[in-house]
Amino acid sequence: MNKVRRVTLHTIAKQVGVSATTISRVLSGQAARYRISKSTEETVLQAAAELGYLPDQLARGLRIKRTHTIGLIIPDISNPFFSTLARNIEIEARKAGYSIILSDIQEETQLEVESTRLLQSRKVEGLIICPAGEQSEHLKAILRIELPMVIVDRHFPELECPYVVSDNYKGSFEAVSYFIENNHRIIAFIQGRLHTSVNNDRVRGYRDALKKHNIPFDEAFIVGDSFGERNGYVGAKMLLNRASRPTAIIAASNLISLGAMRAIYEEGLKIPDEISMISFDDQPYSDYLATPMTTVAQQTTEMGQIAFKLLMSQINLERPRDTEGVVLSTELKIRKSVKKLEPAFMKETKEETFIGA
Amino acid sequence: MNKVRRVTLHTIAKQVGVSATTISRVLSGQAARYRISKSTEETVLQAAAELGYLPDQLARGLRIKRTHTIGLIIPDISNPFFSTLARNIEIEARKAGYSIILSDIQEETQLEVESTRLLQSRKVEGLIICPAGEQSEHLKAILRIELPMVIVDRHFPELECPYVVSDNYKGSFEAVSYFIENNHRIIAFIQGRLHTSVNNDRVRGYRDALKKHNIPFDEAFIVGDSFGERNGYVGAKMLLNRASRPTAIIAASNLISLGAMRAIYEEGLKIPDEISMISFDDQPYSDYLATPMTTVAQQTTEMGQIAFKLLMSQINLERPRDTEGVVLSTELKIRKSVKKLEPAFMKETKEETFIGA
DNA sequence: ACTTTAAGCACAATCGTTTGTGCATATTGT
DNA sequence: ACAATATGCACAAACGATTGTGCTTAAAGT
Repeated sequence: MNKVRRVTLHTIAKQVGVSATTISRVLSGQAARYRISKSTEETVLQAAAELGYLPDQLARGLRIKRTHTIGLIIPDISNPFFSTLARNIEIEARKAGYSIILSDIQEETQLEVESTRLLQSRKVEGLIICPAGEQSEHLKAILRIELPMVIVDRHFPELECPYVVSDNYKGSFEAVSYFIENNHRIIAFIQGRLHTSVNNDRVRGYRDALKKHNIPFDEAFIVGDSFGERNGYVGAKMLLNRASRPTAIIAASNLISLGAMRAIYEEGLKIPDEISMISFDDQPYSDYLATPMTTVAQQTTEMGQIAFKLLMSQINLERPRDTEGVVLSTELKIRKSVKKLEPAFMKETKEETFIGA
Repeated sequence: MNKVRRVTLHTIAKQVGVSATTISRVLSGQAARYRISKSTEETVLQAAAELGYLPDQLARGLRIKRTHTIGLIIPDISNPFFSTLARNIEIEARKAGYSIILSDIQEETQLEVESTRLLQSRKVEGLIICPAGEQSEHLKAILRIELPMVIVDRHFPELECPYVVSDNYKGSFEAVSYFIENNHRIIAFIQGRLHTSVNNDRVRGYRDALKKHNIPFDEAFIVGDSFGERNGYVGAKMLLNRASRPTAIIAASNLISLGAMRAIYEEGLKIPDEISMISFDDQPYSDYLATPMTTVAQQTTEMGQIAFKLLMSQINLERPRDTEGVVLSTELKIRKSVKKLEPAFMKETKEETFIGA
């Protein structure tokens, strides 16, 4: 315990010989407004500096009903996507004089629910949430008490709340189209957590791209159920051991593609010679992988900045909740992980010989 | 602003028809101790649940002088090393009922100093700090006010404060020795931020490994001054364009090696054929790089857990500050980025021909 | 029947800041 | 010289929870 000698307004007051009120007013720059004399002001400032006074933000927050604190709820801070997001939110927050209480909910909605309550209890002025699951009851509860909130990365149509997401549909559509342009016809999708908007949109983009090019859709080529590495491994393993092996795989996250790569190499396959790949989430290392990975890059920096700004506008302007969301474009970063195949009829014969073997 | 209808102890008190005191005692499980009747207790519990009461942690903290909050100061949360560290600290903290205020100081000591003050102001019960720079005055100030603190990743000998670090000396020594065992003689080191214990220890390990094998030390083969990617790029560029090009490079961080790889590929070189490499900080993707990277792995998970536990022991036991630190062993994860060269005399001739070219 | 003990709860102070108001004293105006 | 205004600051309440103590009524003891 650090009860050495807490310096409060009264400590200074006693030393200077005025009341705590005066100290408070001087330190908050209200000296002039309350006609504190120049000389008193200087003495107070001096004393405060000498004593190393730091205002008690608990007491302050209790009194003025503002904490300059927001809550940040993240499924997994060790995931580079979320950590760069967090970083940019932090930087914006600092500029605005806000602190962040971080809550890593370990991809569990249960912890998410608990966290929202805890953060309310801690009197955050707002919440930035990257929801882990598909539930949104607890989020509705937050809307009800009119606590400012911004949803990031995912989106709930039933929720009247500002959000920032990537254009996952388009990103996915473009990626799959790129496969098709390179004459791929059997394209598998290792998806992430089901029933999330992120996943829905990406799957929809995938299906629509196939449909647009008249490629029959086969449910069997969508596998997986989480954004984690393990799911990528398992999903790829399954796909690679199918009778009709896909020529291309699109992975719904950076972690999934890492797992998929593990499976692919384990099976003795090469990217892109024997299997092509595209991964969501561009990473610094994407360029340096065994095969530089073609990725669907999201604007993580902007996502963080916008999220914070959307939150601030709710907090400051007391503006009626701006229910429309921001959707950020993605960029297909073409590298070397997609092979240009021979036109279709060639593939068919290859396929035949493989099955016949 | 969410002033919908704040539920306080008094709200419940009024509804139930007892005093706020009673509510407080019931909710904190002290009913029996203060002889609150069973029936009152139940009514209170019921009402609290109905109203969705959440205690105001500001008021609570102000009164009881505990916030169940700690401050976490990190140079760059988007760096995977720090983010996995943060994650494990968060998980431990949650178990213990603590929240974390995150402070990303963007590798700037100035922000670190400000953050320590701000966090004090917010009445955190302790601080876990990964210091950005070599200064430690502000940390001494924290020791002086007896605020519990743990230093992670780096270490200041002059600071009587518990710390958790990796055995950077040994990690570096082993890595360089491994180079030497593979007959490398011209080994360069791209170092990180100067005057930090991390860097000092790693450089020392490098020098001692050379010395042990009677390899002359040449100052010119230590380059760099930061743990960032750019420094890795610049450092590698310089090294690769030297008359006597090193056959091996050890990079002091994951970011440095990423930058170095960029430079190496840009120069049209291959790892490990033309240049061998070892990087500090093992990463999930280390296995999947163009050449799987041999790394010096740190025990990040344990580091986080231990850091939090060291902090808790200070907070709870009021134990006299346990000044000794914990040093965690590193592991050399051997992959494919180091080439076994011909014994020394061969290399010399190669070197000659290169220079003569 | 009268004192003693227990049961069941409320009062009021406190944590450190902030803020509306009010009270002296000093200065100015006439 | 006296009223009016300005100057410089202090008082006290409030934010919401906690806690030592004390008060009232009921039960128990003799």
